[in-house]
Amino acid sequence: MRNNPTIDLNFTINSGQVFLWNKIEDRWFGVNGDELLVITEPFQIYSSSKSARLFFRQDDNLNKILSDISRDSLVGATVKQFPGLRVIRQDPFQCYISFICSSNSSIQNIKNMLIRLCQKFGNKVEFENQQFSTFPSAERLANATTRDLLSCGLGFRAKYVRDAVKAVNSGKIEFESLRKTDYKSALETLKTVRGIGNKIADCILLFSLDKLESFPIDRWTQRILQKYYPNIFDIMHGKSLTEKKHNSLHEKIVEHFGPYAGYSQQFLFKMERDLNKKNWL
DNA sequence: TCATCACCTGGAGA
DNA sequence: ATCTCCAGGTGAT
Repeated sequence: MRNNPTIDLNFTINSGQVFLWNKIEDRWFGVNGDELLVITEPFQIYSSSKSARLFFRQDDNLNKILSDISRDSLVGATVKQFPGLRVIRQDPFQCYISFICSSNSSIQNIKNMLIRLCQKFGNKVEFENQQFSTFPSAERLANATTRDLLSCGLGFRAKYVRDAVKAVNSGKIEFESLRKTDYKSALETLKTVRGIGNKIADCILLFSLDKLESFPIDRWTQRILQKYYPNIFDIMHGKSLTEKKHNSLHEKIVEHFGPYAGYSQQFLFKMERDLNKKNWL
């Protein structure tokens, strides 16, 4: 914990990065891959496994990042509005499957799908006599049939998840090598998996693979860019965001928000969702 | 190359 | 109650 240890769980968990978290009484319980995380106030983190990476990116130089992204005045205001909001570094496989499941769905539905996947295929861990199910590994999900996945409520995403699991088990997708490679090629590699387009790839890269220049562009961020930055990001000539437009838009985004654009996105996204009184978990 | 459209499912609002 | 609409997108025409 290098600087600014303040982490606001309520802001961070309720900012659309994770789906398998619950507040029970005064503690937060969350699933991260095969580990169960329990967080108490004042901030203390318990992990059921020893190998926990720094889940809240405590190794980031937060002062530097926040000061850098605050060059944009709106982002600067949101940094003050949501002190302690963090970008999370979550388990890559869980992140990958979670966001594939997020396609054209709602937070509540996504959460339901993932809970069922955990219950059906995950390991059981016990904490204070309570049972929790962790997120299944790729090896474990290799045995899942399309029928199994449909029974978890995945719908048309079932075939995407099957392909995605195969891609990992065959070595076509290797998270640790993606983590080491540059943003652009990692993005292209992820997009070779059916069911992963720009938005989902960016979420995986930002929330699990340390690509802080990722800036997931969905209906919300599009709305934000149009609403608050109409003359900087003149994206919408036509209706749909084509590949070409997406590329040039992302370039402009990094040019404007800087190398930590992903953090900017997280603050702006949180702001706009709250403004529209959208529910989280 | 670009714009439309269907897609599983379930929760919310009419 | 029953229905319609739509949700943090993507792939196929």
